[in-house]
Amino acid sequence: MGVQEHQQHLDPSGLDAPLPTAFHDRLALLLVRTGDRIAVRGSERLEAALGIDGADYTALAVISQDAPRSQQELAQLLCKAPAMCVGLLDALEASGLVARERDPKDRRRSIVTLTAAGREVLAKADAIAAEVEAEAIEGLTDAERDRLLAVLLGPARAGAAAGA
Amino acid sequence: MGVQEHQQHLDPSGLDAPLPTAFHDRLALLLVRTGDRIAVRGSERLEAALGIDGADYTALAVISQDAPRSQQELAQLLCKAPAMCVGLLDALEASGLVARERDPKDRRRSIVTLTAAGREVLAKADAIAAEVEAEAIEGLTDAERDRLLAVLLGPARAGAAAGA
DNA sequence: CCTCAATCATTCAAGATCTGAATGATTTGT
DNA sequence: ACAAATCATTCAGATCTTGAATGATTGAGG
Repeated sequence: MGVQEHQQHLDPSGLDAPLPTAFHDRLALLLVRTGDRIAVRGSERLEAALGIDGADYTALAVISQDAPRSQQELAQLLCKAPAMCVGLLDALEASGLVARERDPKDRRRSIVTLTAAGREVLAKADAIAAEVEAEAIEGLTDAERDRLLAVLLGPARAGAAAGA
Repeated sequence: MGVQEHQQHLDPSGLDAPLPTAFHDRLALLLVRTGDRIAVRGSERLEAALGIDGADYTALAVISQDAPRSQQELAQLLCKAPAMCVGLLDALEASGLVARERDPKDRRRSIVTLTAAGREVLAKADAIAAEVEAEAIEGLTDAERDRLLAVLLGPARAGAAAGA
């Protein structure tokens, strides 16, 4: 899961540490910590239950739903350097969760697709992610959750959502 | 600013990449990406304006407001290994933003405090963080923002907030 | 056709980052 | 006093990322 640079690393052992009071009126810091907590907790549980981590899960979800037409496009969606996707996909392919096939229209590109096993793992991973999400935003009503989702998707997406 | 382990890395160049549609109904992934984006964008701007990064800013805020009584306590609040705080504080001390002094009550510990310059930088950094935050949650009303803050602070904190 | 530039996946080496154990100083409990 | 625990710090090994280089393939132009 990661964006690009720079994530800060949460200490796995420190995940249950008390939140600094400095975060009480600094939403930016709180959002960063929340994202990290979800990433760490999610990776732990995904690893234990399915043998994949958060980055793998993100890749599976994007491959399934965005159907990128090249690894470069996938890399962009994942906010990763193309070189980083190679190892990620090698592992997922070795596990039988994804398949790489050359694009017949442009043999430089490889099109990555989910296998049946990949779809199964994704479905189970989604359930785990939903649990972790629920813990992170415990107390939010369904309507509030949907509102948050729309806002975080950004103005462009908000418009699209309104239209849909 | 990182947590510890496991952050995923956002590609700095990919920050403005389109959000995968796979995130449209996966709030956990969206929250992770949002946190990473705030961390990356925040670090960029803090670096340019003040010469510090997100981790430095987080440390300054925590030192200022939580007044940790040892570097170990600071490390816990930052979700970092104690060893990681050494270099972080060395740099902040060299920049004249923080001061380390031995605790007279327990000379094993060093108490870290903000210098006058540190307080100034923190104030400016807070302004930058507020800008980045505003961009991330653009469209949220003030009431909604406060609600989000309370929820992310967790049930324990929510109770405290209600009491206050 | 044939060449040149661009694009793609991949590899590799260099650099940055993190973790974990080891060290020396200091405190606490017995 | 002594032993065990705690603290800041250092260091080396492991991990992870980046950036340039490579070989294959495509598209454009002449």
